[in-house]
Amino acid sequence: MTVDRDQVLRTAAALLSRKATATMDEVARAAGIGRATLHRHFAGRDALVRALEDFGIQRFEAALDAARLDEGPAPDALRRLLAEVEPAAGLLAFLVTENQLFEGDQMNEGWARLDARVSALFRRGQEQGDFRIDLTPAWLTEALYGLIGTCAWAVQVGRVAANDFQYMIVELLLGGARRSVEK
Amino acid sequence: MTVDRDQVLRTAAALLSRKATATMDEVARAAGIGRATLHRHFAGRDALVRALEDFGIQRFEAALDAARLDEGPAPDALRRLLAEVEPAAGLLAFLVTENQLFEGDQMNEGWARLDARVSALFRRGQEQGDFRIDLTPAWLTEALYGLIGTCAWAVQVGRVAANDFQYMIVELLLGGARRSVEK
DNA sequence: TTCGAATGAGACACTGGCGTCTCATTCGGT
DNA sequence: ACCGAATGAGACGCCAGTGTCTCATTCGAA
Repeated sequence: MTVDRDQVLRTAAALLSRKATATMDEVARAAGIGRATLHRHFAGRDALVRALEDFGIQRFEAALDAARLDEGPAPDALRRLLAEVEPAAGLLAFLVTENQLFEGDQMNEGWARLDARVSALFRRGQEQGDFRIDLTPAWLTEALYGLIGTCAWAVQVGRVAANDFQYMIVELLLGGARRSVEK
Repeated sequence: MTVDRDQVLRTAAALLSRKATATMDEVARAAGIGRATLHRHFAGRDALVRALEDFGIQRFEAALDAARLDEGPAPDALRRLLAEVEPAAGLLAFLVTENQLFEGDQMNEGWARLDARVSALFRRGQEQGDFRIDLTPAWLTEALYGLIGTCAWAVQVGRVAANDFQYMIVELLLGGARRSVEK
């Protein structure tokens, strides 16, 4: 009977990340609860968005910790990161689209901290000779977010198999589409 | 004095693709015109969105034609496509986010046609041995859209240099982030 | 079974944004 | 300089969506 808060947040993230104009009623129905119940758990739309941000940042941070980005070769760390991030892909997609709303250099503090950690991974990869230096860490970071969001949506609409989530992103991000002459 | 319709549409696309909840007044101000004038050119919000879709599809189709996707090696065709698409990146980003609103398998007809052309390019590249076959054409197509949208936004906020737009996308999409052992 | 807590459905007033209108002003061709 | 067309600013009613409330129903632990 009691509402599963986490499940509601995940459903809301999945819906709001593709349809930002979704009604509170639509969010509630998508989560399988009534609008009144949704309001009992989240004071209003703003509160829901804030809870979504907090939850997403918390889950993303946990994924970053679990992936141990500082250990081993950067490409391997990136693979671990994607494995850890997959369950929170919907939340991450919401965070990315939500962060685009901030004006100018203003930015969610928590997000900025996590962003720096991902960027540092790509920088480390460059310094250790594993990643190309002509693609900036900032771009690789943004590209990672973009690909995660894109793939999460592609899986939702059945355009990509759910089991291929990690593989498609990692392989494209690391190796690109071009076929190697050898191997 | 007369309003530049194309410029208004481009500005609106750039704004609405990151902030779907933007007010008609915000759209008008962003375009440097009054709300009344905006309503004189586009009957309402729905009409504006429809005009945006038509304009975006038209520009994207023109880019596809100009890129001659059927000629030469697929990787080169992809480079030409990105060069042609760059001026319409904002419109394309709007189209992609807008198309995510359609429920189920329903889809904008015009968009579906263009989508098929891009997908065919990746398939041709696979058949001719230029692209990897373990990344599906559908995923490569979605990834291309995602990277274009991501990069367009990254340029807007100053995270990527405007001049690097084509290079960053093409290089990441074709070659990936990993540094080749040789070369 | 019993009882308190949680939920769903609906009603209600309120508000932000939309669509339409008017009017004064400005632009640009002649 | 002139005049028609286009624009900007503002006012107005309207409505979908919000936030709050009530009440009947259902869940789940004791």
